[in-house]
Amino acid sequence: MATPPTSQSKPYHHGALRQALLGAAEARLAQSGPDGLTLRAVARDVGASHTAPRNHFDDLTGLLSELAAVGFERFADHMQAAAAEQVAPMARFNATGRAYVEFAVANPGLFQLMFRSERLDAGRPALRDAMARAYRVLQEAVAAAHPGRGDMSARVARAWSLAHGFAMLLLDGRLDPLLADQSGAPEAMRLLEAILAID
Amino acid sequence: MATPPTSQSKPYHHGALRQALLGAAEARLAQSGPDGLTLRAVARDVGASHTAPRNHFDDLTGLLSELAAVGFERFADHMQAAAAEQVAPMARFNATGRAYVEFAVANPGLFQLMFRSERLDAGRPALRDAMARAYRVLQEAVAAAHPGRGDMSARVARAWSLAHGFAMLLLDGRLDPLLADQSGAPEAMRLLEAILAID
DNA sequence: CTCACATGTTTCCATTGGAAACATCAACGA
DNA sequence: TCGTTGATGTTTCCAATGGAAACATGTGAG
Repeated sequence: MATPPTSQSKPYHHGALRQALLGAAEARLAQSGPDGLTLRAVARDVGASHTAPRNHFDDLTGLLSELAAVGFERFADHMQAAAAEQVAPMARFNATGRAYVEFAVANPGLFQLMFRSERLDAGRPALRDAMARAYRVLQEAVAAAHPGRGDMSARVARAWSLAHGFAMLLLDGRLDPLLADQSGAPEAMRLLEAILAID
Repeated sequence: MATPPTSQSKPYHHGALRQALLGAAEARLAQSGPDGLTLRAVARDVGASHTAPRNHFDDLTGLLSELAAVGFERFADHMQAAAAEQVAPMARFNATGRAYVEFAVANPGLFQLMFRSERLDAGRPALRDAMARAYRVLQEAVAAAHPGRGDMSARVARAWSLAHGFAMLLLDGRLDPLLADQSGAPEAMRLLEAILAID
């Protein structure tokens, strides 16, 4: 009764389950939001049993953390690339802030996951490193724009808070009343420009 | 076999289940975080069956939304009270911002729930009204501090983003590296003061 | 070769949110 | 006074989830 290995029989081992799971997880996150991201659903999408992820990530927390790590790497990349297009320190600073918000708008589910610490394990090396890198990108943008003067911690905290708060409120739809309801990202980025123009 | 109504037999009807449930929900939220807040757990805490909440709130979403509404009312109260202690418009503006963060620090679970829109139903009248009131308090603080000049939407968005981002990053522990790890709220508020002092 | 180990699967369990049917009680009208 | 009606609760059932444990299948190193 043993099934002969026909061409259509799936191999017992997937071969690249880890990557497949991360990919499926991100797809689900993008399509169904942070709550549609289920261990079982992701496993199903890949055609694996729901306990298979355990071998690669320990936990649901583990899977989410690794996914968040990927997110932070891309996040850092995006900000770095945006900054690299500018030469003047202040322009680089603003470009970094814009990139912060752009990333959040382009990857809402992923971004929210990245900042939902209760579902993540910040102890995971991949996540820890990726977060540290993203933070460093931010910090450097601030330091370059305001060399030496004043409380640097406060300047970093301020810039970060502004970008982060704007992104969070935007994703949560809280800024909708402020965005002449033409809806969409262009309006949001215009509001951000107006914010940056103050002072 | 019918249990005679002894003095220790619980009455079939609770009498104030709705309030009891909201109270228990908030207690759980405060103690176990947003994930410990379970429909069944809350019902258990109150000594009711797990379907009892359905009569007062429809859903888990309903319960969370009503709780968030309570949160927004208190949030508005707190900011309003803080502003009322000041006379100068700019002082009122800053006091409102401080109150924003203070509330978040004092009620982390509740605050996070209030801004987790995917678990809330913003269509609920109580929530809708409470959110609108809190928003109005913010808006007035901004308008009073910067009468007439400039893009008012941008000023509101900026002040809100700054306060909200700071609060969120703080609750998520993201600012810990910036807070000389003497830990705790006082340090955080000092960082906020430093932010407000810039420019 | 063969055997240890990584990678997967099956099976089981407790917990959760919700639906449906039923129980209790209080208030109002004939 | 007495029903009956609707609000408030309970019991029972169900599907989905995350996880534990035991087992299956390959693969590569000695």
